[in-house]
Formats: sequence, structure tokens, C-alpha cells
Amino acid sequence: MSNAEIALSVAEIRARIRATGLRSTGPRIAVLRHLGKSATPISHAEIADALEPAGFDRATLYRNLIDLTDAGLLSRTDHGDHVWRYELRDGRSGAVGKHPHFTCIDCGDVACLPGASVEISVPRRSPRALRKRRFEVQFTGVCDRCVA
Amino acid sequence: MSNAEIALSVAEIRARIRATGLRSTGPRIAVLRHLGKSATPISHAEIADALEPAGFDRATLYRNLIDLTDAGLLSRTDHGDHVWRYELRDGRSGAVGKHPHFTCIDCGDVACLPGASVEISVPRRSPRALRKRRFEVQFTGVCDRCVA
DNA sequence: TGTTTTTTGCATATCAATTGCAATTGCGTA
DNA sequence: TACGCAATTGCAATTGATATGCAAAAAACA
Repeated sequence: MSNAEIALSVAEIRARIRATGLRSTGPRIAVLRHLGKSATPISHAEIADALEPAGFDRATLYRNLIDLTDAGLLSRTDHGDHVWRYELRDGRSGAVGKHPHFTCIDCGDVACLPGASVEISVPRRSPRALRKRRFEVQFTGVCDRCVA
Repeated sequence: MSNAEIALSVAEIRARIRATGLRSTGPRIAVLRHLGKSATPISHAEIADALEPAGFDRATLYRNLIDLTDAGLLSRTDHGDHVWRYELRDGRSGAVGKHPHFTCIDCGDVACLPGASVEISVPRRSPRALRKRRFEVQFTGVCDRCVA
């Protein structure tokens, strides 16, 4: 459940935000720092709770998650449990940390699968995106803890 | 995008509902019939709109989707676009129509992949559910129509 | 058919997500 | 460094999907 993470300096975060044309503000820096420290994609609620001591408005955080996503700094995904989760994108490439996730349908816990490789053989008439390996995969099931 | 579907008779539907201990009522039969004719998982809104002429209350349909899901006749999934979709489960086995789906992140269209086989090789420390092949997979990407 | 229990339909409550707007702040420029 | 404007914030209020309470209606079973 842990992951060496991106751990950016504040200066670097500011630069990244400014590079997108957005202004670098307290809430935005806090959001990016927090996501930089998080091993897995996390929800708006988790972010808002974590940043609560700083007193940022939930609506502001919410708007920022969307703005930063639109700007390409974050990715927003729903892992099959109807919860939006946000994740820091990988710097210049703009590519998401390209590994699949496993989400527990009981507790909502997310496990990253960095080394996992997914092979799908699809029928002839499938969407081109699948045949060209242009897709995201999402696994759901019951995690070890909830099985027990 | 089409799929030979389950197409149950009303009598058979009644029997299935009763078999779960629930009562067989108009709204429930309508829901199951409609899902039986649908090639892909569909949302509450789509179901409610389709059944609108019959005048069923949205709350009733909503509760029934949940009840029928709890009873094991339906499955409820979120394909990565933050929309719950319901699907008829496969009769006696209780197993979901066990094929993966591909959802377009632009238009929300769902494609069934009945013949698809998914192979995932996972790192040693992954959730047991993955290693034991006890999981659901969900693919997202851009469908052919939206790519064009 | 009568009795019991479930289900419906309507109204209303929730709660997360989203918007409007005035006050504030970031930042390019003078 | 101070100024001015557009972007952003915080708060209040709205939306919209989801969920609940309850009396009336319908299903099951004797």
C-alpha cells in the first residue's frame, strides 16, 4: 500500500502550477503537496479532511481539484465504487502513474499494482482503443483484510 | 454493441422474483423485463425514462433496483464514469454475465466484451483476490466513434 | 374471502457536488 | 515598491441524485 512518491518542493509545485497558467495559491499548493505524499489516489473528502486544520473551504478544494485536473496536473478516476479519487500526474510527461489499481468493494481501500501487467485478448470487433492498448484498467474485488 | 439477451417470459420472471422471497409486483417485473431486453448495463435514469409511460414512481424503481440487487437478481456497477448501471444477472448460477465491459470516457457508451479474456500477472504481494482470479475488470478509454 | 405483511406512491429529507457573488489575493507592470 | 485588474477564495445558497417516513394499496397464504 505504500509507494515511493513524488515529494515535490514548494518551489517546484509553484512552478508547475504557474506553468499551466493558473495562479499558485495556498489551497492549490496544499492540495498538490498532499497528493504528492499520498501513495494512492484519494477522494475529495479525504483531502478536505486532511487539510481541514488549514481551514480551506471545501468548495475551494473541490474547484481546485477540478481546475488542476483540467490543467493536467491531476487525474480523476472512479474506481468502480462511485467515489472520485484524485492522483498526482507524473510531471512533464503528463502521463498518469501508469499502473492499474485494485479497489476493495467492501472497505474502499485502493491498492496500487505498479508491476502488474495486463493482457487482454479481445474479439475482433472490439473498440480500437482495446486492440491498440489505449485504455485504463480497473480491478475490483474484496481485499485480504475484508475477506478475513 | 448488441448482444443476444436473456428475454425471459413474465412467468419466468415472476418465478425468479418469488424464488428470492420478494413479491412479484408490476414495477419489479417491468424492471427485469426491461433489463432483459437491454444489451448493456443501464442507469437508473435510463430505466426510469424507459418505464415512464407506465407511470411508476422513480423512488419505487430506485428501491427496486436496490432490492433486486440485494436479492442477487441484478448487479450494480460503476464503470468509471460515476454512473451506477444495473444489469440482469445470469439465472441460477447467480453469476453476473461474466464478461468485462469497455466504457467510453467521452460519451459514456458501454460495450460488452463477451469473448474477452483477461490475463493479469501481478506482483507477489498483491491482494489474494487478484491472484485467485476473484475480481471484476473494467476498461475505460475512448470509443471508436469518439476517436473519429 | 379475510388477514397479514410487503410494496407503492407521494412528500419530504439528505448529502455531496456545484454555482453566484462580494471580498480578497496573486502577479504583471508602471 | 505600489497599483490595478483578473483570478481566486470563502460563504451562502442551489442543485440533483439518492434515500426515508408513512398511509394507502396490493400480494401472498390460510
